[in-house]
Amino acid sequence: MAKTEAADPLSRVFSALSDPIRRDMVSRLAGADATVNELAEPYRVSVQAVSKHLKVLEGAGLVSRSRDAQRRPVHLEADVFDLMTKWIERYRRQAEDRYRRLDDLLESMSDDVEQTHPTSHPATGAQT
Amino acid sequence: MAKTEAADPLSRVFSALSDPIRRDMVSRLAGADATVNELAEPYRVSVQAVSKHLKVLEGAGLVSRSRDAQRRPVHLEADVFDLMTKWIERYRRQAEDRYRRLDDLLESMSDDVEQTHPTSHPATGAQT
DNA sequence: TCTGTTGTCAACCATTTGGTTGAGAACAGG
DNA sequence: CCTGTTCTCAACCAAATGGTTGACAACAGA
Repeated sequence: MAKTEAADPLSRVFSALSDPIRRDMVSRLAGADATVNELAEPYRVSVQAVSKHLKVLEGAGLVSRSRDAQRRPVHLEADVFDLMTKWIERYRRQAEDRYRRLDDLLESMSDDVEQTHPTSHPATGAQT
Repeated sequence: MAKTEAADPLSRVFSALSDPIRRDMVSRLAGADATVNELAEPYRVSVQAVSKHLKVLEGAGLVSRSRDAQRRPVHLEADVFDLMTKWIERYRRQAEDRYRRLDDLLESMSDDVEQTHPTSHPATGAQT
């Protein structure tokens, strides 16, 4: 289930980067654009397999392809990283805030005995 | 292919977050710890399915579970986010540097005609 | 025009994934 | 001790994933 074509952008990006080969291709493309054959060379898989991987990366918006005769130079689109970074940062910050709040609570409990309702925050909100 | 158990940590984290339900659970756990039933409540899937999702998140190190009688409170482990963030930042920065270098090149080409071997960088290096 | 290079598409296959149901373990509270 | 709640495990299923091979389109160069 979860058809790749229908999946939301964030899912596609995370999914695309969940494969080591694809991650390695991204890391190499960060250095320089490359053709499919160049990309395929280090791996022990067929060019066709690499072509498929590229289709996944392209579907996630991580990569774009131009034309140069029979070549299809592959180019890294760094912008999409922001999607992930924003998602990650949001929840990391949220989690850290929570730890801070917990620290504060523990702190206040040690030098103050005045806590009437210790855990009354509904908090959360949870929109993906 | 690509057995989840054998996969590298980064692959497991990205893979874990490639599912919308799992991402939503993470976002809710950032607000507060929760039991399996509490986590399952908003979704139209069985508790067993959620249990499986949690196993994936746990396998990725994103989540830990303690005991409280028959409850298994789930707790978000924010540290693992750093793994991803570092990976992402590395290649985003690299890509941005490259654009800057390209800008510099284009700049120098417009007011200087002295380029002897335009594309001599072996560059890349590619370690995931 | 013929040949080699580069890349995609299609069909196929094994494994993984995400879901289901059914059974049962572990515990709390009558 | 019985009952209900919480949760996991096992078996099963359909669809997605990642790989293969074979065919072929598109182009460069001889």
